[in-house]
Amino acid sequence: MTRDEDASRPAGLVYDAWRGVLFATSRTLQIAEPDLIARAGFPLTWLDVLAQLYDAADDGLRMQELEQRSLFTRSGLTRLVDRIEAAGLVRREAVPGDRRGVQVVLTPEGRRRHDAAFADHNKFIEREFGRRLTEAQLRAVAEALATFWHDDEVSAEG
Amino acid sequence: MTRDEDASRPAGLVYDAWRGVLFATSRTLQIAEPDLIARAGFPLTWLDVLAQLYDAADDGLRMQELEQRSLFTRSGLTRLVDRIEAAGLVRREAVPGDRRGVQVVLTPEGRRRHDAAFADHNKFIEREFGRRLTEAQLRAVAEALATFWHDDEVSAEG
DNA sequence: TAGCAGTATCTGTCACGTCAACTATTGATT
DNA sequence: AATCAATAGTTGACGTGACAGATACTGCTA
Repeated sequence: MTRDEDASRPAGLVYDAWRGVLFATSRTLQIAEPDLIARAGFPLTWLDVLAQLYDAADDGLRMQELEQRSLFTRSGLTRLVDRIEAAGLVRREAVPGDRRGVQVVLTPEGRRRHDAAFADHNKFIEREFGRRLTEAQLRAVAEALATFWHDDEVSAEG
Repeated sequence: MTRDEDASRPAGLVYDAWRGVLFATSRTLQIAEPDLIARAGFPLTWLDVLAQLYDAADDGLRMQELEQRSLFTRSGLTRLVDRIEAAGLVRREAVPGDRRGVQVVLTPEGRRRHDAAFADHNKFIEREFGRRLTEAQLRAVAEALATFWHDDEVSAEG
């Protein structure tokens, strides 16, 4: 009664897939994070934010938009952006039509640091994550898990 | 110069797979954690520990062994076990031949709570994670990512 | 058996992220 | 124009995990 599943699928299949996903994430992050910090001087959370801003238009993103695109709560983001701003990689600017809001914009320095960090991080992922899977497996994983991003509560923008 | 990869594999393939794994983990945990807390009254970190002890022999595991099997540092585990012990689900016992060490053992209450929580959590994963993938996809993911657990630094015990 | 390197675990201190409550501003209603 | 619900963002208090350093014990060597 403790370890069986609905009989519709082979017992443990879902759990094995989930376990794999969980471990792949943990193990990879566990080495990717120190690597990024050593090379770029900041953690993955910063890179997430910088990358969002990099992909956005030149006038940056509002806190709200950052929140939707990240896995943070709004207050978490406030603090995160505080730190990145203190380091000079982003700047908070007034929003033309709305005095409540804030635009977060990449500084030139921020853009430079992003580029370097992104390239390094990508190489690292290519090497440490990619090396463990064949091309067919990568394709299968990418395709199977794609449903988790362009999806649900990512909500239409604008 | 910013977003291309080694030409040996289609650009972005590794990244797409990695992104998928990352998002699958985050999104699933983001809903599984509150669910577990609501049902079992404790978070996933507790379930991890309880499950390790459940799978171990009756005399439990040493902190050291727990550390190897979990994704925590030793000091993190000390605190985690503190809390679980305070809740009465595990007990620290002396190790017969070594007065430095500690055996962490499941209490009867701990065993009961584990069983219920594990069953609930599994059902939840089956439902929320499993529902998004076909059986073939589950199989592919499980097989592709298996390399991340029976692996490397899991190190032979004893 | 005194000394000492090594091992097992715990504690002080700190950084990060969350929740709930708060401030400021907007826009609709009257 | 005055009111007020809704929206944008920040802040206070707190829980959790990490790192480095402390403490207690073991087992080898002299």
